[in-house]
Amino acid sequence: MKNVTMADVAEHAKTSKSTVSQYLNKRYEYMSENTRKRIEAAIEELNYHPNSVARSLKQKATYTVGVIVANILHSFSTHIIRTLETEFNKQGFHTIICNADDDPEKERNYIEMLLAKQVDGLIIFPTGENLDLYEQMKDRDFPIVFMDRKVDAQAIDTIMLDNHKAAELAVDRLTAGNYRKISIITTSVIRNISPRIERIEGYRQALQKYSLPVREDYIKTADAEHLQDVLRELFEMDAPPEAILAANDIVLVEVLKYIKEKNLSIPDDVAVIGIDEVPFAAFFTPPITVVEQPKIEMANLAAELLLKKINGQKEGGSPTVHRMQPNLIDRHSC
Amino acid sequence: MKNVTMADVAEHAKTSKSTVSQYLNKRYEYMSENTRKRIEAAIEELNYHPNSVARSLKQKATYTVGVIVANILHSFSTHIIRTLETEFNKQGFHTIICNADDDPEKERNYIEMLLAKQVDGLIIFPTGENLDLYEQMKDRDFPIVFMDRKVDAQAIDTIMLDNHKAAELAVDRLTAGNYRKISIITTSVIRNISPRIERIEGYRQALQKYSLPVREDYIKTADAEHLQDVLRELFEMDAPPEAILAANDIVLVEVLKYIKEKNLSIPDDVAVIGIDEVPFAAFFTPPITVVEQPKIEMANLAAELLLKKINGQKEGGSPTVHRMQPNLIDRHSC
DNA sequence: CTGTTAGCGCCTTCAT
DNA sequence: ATGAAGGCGCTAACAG
Repeated sequence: MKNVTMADVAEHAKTSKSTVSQYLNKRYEYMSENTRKRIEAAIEELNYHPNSVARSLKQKATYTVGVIVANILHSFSTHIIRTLETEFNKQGFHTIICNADDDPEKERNYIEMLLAKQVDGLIIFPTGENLDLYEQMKDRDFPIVFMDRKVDAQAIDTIMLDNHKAAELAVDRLTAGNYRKISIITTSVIRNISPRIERIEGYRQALQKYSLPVREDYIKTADAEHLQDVLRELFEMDAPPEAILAANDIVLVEVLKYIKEKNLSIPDDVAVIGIDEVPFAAFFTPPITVVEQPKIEMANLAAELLLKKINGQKEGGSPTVHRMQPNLIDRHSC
Repeated sequence: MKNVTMADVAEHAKTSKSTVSQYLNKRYEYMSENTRKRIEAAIEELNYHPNSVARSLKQKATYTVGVIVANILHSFSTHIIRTLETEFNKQGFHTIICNADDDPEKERNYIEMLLAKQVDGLIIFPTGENLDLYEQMKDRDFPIVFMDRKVDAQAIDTIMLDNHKAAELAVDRLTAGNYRKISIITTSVIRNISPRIERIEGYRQALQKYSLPVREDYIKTADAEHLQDVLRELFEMDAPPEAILAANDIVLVEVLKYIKEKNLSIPDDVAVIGIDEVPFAAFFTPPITVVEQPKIEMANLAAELLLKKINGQKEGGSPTVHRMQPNLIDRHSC
């Protein structure tokens, strides 16, 4: 039961492979009504389906893009993936999803495997550690877009939130509510992951804007697994914070967990604000105020830029880092 | 700046393509220390990377599997995807993710495109509408595993929750809490999506077990967008339910939204139980009791079965539908 | 151990 | 309008 190939179709339709190929590529001008019909019939009868691997080998295009997310657990990532997949599908591209799990080694593997697979382009939430690879791709003009995180050494198109602004928005809201002892918590910052750094910077600058003291012991970073410890430290201080800025959804969840466990009340015992919208924010008790990222726009822009590169359109001297604006959703947790 | 190929490496190393190929496939027995070194050097120097499209064409294996989820918005789907991707990656397979969006046409397209791309296997959350395609694949012994939903007409390995049991567990818990007017809400059931049907069946049987009346007006189904209307109907009844069984996470979210809006209190005004664990359940006010699916196990089993099929191991007369057991997580919403 | 040869399934000049 | 021939990059006999 071997696979039916173009040759079989040609034979069946009493014509040649080339003509069948023409037919498949809809170049109907190059054939008579009659042969077309015969080919049609043969395809139908044999239940022929073109092999796109063979086609890709010849055409040097796979109509497949790779997406490597740093950590698929962030709801931000899954939303982005969803939108990207939809957009690429619209343009006839398949999407290979890879989860680097914040591990530079995995990222390196994925990049190499995807390149070996001849994907037409790549969207990466970069770990920032594989500079040599990024550089190679850049040098070869391989279509690539960075998402969410920037890599300083690289001049690669990058789509990022305006993280300073996001933190500022949060601090604005908090100070408006008369909270002065404001803590910020992010997930680990050891590898200098840019959005986390930037959010802390934004927080610092915003406090200064209001002439509020910046207390280093209010700035906490830790892995997801150690967030509870960090929270304990924070609340066992002599002057525990009155408000917490959770720098992403994972942190927010841990903060709310802690608060629930300790039976604290929001916002009376401690106010809470998050960066990243979460599905339960609106109907939580109390509803959680949050700074949201324009996820859809970000994903759409990423897809658009990548597709342009794939289609060989050199973008004019467009800016390399596209900063997207955050948006405050005011609810009742602060 | 053309691509460097095996031929270039061979030339550079003063040997032949076949030997280079041997080298790449680590069949070192077939070559001298010396040539090996030369090949190594040539590869390094030319920065050669094998083209896996060409290899796939020859070997008729792409080391890629496709996953078509019915609806990527269910947190169940994203968790499954995550685990599948991890497992497949461990075995050296890439994963193409597709979201059929509950649209049989999209599903058909994806299946056809993925087959054309010569993926080595497919995991599908089937819409249930493309019987001809399912059948073709089955007939060709193409490696395929269904997930979450069964298709009656097809004898294809399927991994499902024991949905009857899941509903029963929920009703057990509710009756134990002395709730007798129990409503069940699911998302739309028009296309006879098996888990939804089965959960309703399980609910019916469980009520009967307790000699509770089955009221048809307590059984509600609707699209996500119309869930709020359905909830309104329910609570405007003369005898509104005392407890709601939310048949999946999307329903649960809508139920909680409604309850918040109407300022009802859980469980005093209305008790709530969900099928599918959600990230916020534990620290919600009150914490939400939930019947959870063994997602990890389900995904692992799916990956394992598919890999076995891909590797040509005929499974013995194993059952076609694998039923996985749900688990009650008792919290305080009922 | 190494090289030669023949494809894998499709696309693409280039004759006819 | 149609077909023959060559090649995409790699693998797998089979000789030598």
